[in-house]
Amino acid sequence: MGARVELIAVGSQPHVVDRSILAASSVDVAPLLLNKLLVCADQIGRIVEVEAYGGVDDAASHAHRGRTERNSSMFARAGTLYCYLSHGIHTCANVVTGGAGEGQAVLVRAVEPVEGIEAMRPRRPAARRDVDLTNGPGKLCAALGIELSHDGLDLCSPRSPVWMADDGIAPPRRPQRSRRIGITKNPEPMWRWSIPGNPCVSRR
DNA sequence: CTTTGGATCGTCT
DNA sequence: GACGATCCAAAGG
Repeated sequence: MGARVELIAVGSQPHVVDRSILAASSVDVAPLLLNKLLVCADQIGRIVEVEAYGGVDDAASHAHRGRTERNSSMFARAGTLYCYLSHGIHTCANVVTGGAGEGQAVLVRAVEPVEGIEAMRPRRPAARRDVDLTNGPGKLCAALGIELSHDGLDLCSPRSPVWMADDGIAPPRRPQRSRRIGITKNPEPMWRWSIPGNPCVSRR
């Protein structure tokens, strides 16, 4: 076993994340998703960076202008996967939170490879180092194999092609907190959380 | 190391 | 017709 693999923390037997913890507001849920596992087929990543997006009141949110065909899964029940195409190129993945119809979601901005890293490398040919495989919202979807067609899946079902697991590793007691990255509207709220010192957090 | 601009296309104005 | 919840290669210091 290589040294790289030994650096990856391993928790207890993973179980699916319960939908009830996702039913609160995205700002409350987001930091709780740190250290949860995002599972796509045989690829698994540990969530190390997230951003909260509010409903219609948050000008930075896709839900700000109400429900459309693109963002309709944002308005589904908590635990739904919302995927969208960014800049015509990259797929990004969100966890829907709050109550159905509210349009709240948490954007997964970075994960740390836990399983299937060999399959991730050819999916991310531009990544020169392993830390570059999944250190961005578009990068992690490419590495894990999350695609636009996965939009609307239930993350709270272990039989879903994409789901979310908990292996007993708690969120950090003191997550790093900052403003959200890459937005121009409503940039002030400190709605980005990451695991302090984790090498897979996206870079500024 | 940092900065800059191009890619690329669905969505909404 | 404009604009991204991004990424990357190239150029410059």
